[in-house]
Amino acid sequence: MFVNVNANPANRQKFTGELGGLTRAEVILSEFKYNRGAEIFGEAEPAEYVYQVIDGAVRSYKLLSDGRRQIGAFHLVGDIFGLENGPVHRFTAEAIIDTTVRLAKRVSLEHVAETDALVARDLLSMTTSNLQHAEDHMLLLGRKTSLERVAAFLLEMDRRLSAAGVMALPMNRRDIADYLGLTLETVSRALSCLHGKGILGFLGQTQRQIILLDRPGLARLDL
Amino acid sequence: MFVNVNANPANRQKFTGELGGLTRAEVILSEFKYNRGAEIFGEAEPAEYVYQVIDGAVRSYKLLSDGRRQIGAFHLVGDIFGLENGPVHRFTAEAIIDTTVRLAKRVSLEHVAETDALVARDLLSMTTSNLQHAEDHMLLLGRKTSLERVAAFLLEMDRRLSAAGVMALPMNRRDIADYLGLTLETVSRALSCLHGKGILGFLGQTQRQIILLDRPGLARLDL
DNA sequence: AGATTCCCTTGATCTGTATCAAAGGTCCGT
DNA sequence: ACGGACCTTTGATACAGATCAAGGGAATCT
Repeated sequence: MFVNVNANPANRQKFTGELGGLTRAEVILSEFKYNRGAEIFGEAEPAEYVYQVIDGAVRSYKLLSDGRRQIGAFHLVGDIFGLENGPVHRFTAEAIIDTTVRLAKRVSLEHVAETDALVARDLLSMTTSNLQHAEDHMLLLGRKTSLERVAAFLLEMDRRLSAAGVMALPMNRRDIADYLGLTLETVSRALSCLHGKGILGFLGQTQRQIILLDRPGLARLDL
Repeated sequence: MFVNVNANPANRQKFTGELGGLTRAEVILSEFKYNRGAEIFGEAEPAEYVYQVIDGAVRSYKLLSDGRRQIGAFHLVGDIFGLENGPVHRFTAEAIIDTTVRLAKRVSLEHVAETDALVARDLLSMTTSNLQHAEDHMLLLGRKTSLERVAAFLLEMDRRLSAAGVMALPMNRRDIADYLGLTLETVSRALSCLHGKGILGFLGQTQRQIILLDRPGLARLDL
C-alpha cells in the first residue's frame, strides 16, 4: 500500500534552493516525480519531508474505515504541502495527474527554524493559511447547499489556476465531490445547471476545461 | 452590535503570569468577565488580544449572509482562543455561559516570540492543534452521518470536560447542531436514539447533564 | 410564586441530495 | 484504428435529515 513505484533514487537530484517563502533557509532539496494516482505519503506515516508542487496537482484526503473520503485540499503548482508540526502526516497525499515535486527534509527545516526567527515565522504563516482554508471549508461543508459549494469551488480554482481565462481542472468529478462533501452526480448536475444559466462554458470536447462567463453571477451564488 | 456590555475597565486587573503553554513569556495579562451570550470579539474585527478561558465556555462561529451559522470550535476551561497570525479575527466568539477569560495583548506576545524561539514554537504548536481539529472536523462535516457526528461530539466533550463521569454540557442543542452541521431536531433525535440504546443517560431534570454508559459502544458508532 | 422566555422532545411531512441505472463520450494502450 | 477502462451526464427513485408544528419542561425575572 505504501510502496511507491516511483521511488527510484536515480530520479533524484540534489541542489540548494528555495521552498516557497523559505528563501532564507539552507536546506537539502530534491526533485521527484509521481505518476498519476501515485501515493506521495500516507496518513499516519512519519512526516520526513515537506513538499512543493513544481508541476501537476495533488489531493490530500482522509478516509473513514468504510471508504468514505474527504479531500481536505488540492495542492497546485507552487503550493507547499505535507508540512507537519507533529511526527506524522495527517492526510494521505496522491498525485492527481503526473506530478513533479521538490522536497526538503523536515528536520533540516526545523533545525533552521530554531535559529532563524524569519523561517519560524514563515512556518507559522504557512500553517495559518492552511488553518484559514480549513476554517472556510468547514463553513462550506457544514452549511452550504450543493450549488453554493460548486460555485465556491469554481471561484477558488479560478483564483488559483486560471491561465488566460480558461480553467483546466486536473481533477475529476469524484475528486471535486469528495472535496465538497457531495456525490459526483450532484457535482455534475450543479455544473450542468451553471452551464444552462450561461455562467460557465465547456471548452473543446473535454468537460474539464471550463470558462467562467459570469463571475459576478457565480459570486452571487456563493453566499 | 459590537458594543460589549461588560466592557467596564473597573473589572480589569493587571498581573503577570502564564497563558497556557506560554510559560516563558512576560506579557501583560488581565482578567475579564462576559455574561452569557455576550460577544467577546466579532469576525473581521482587529485581533488585539489573545484569550484563555478561566471559567465558562465560548463558541467561535462564522455566519453566512442569510444567518446560517457554523460553529468552528467550542473553547472550554484552559483553552486558548482568538490567536491570529493576520490582523483580524476570522470568527465571532461569544460566551455560551457566564465566562471569565484572561487576555494578553497580541503585540506583546508577538514581540516576545521574535526573540524567544520557544515561545515561537508554542505559537506554532497551538496553531497546529487548531488546524488538526479543523481537519478532523472537515471529515465529520463532509462525510459522517448524523448519528456518527453526535457520537463524535459526545466523545470529544467527554475527553475534554468530563468530571467524575458526568458531562455537564454548557451549550444548547442549537449550538451542538451548528457545530455538527445539523439541525437541533436531528441532534435531539440522535441523543434520544443513544439514550434508547442505553449508551447514555440523562442526569437530574435537565438534559444537559449526560453520563456515558457505554463508551466502547459510542466509539463503535463514530467510524 | 407566578409569569415569561427559552429549551427540548416528538410527530408529520417535505425536500435536497444520495443512490441506482444506463448510455455516450473520452482517453489510453496495443 | 480498435478495444477497454474510465469518466461524465442524465433520468428515476429512495431516503436521511430538514422543515413545520405542537406541547411539556426548565431556567430566569419580577
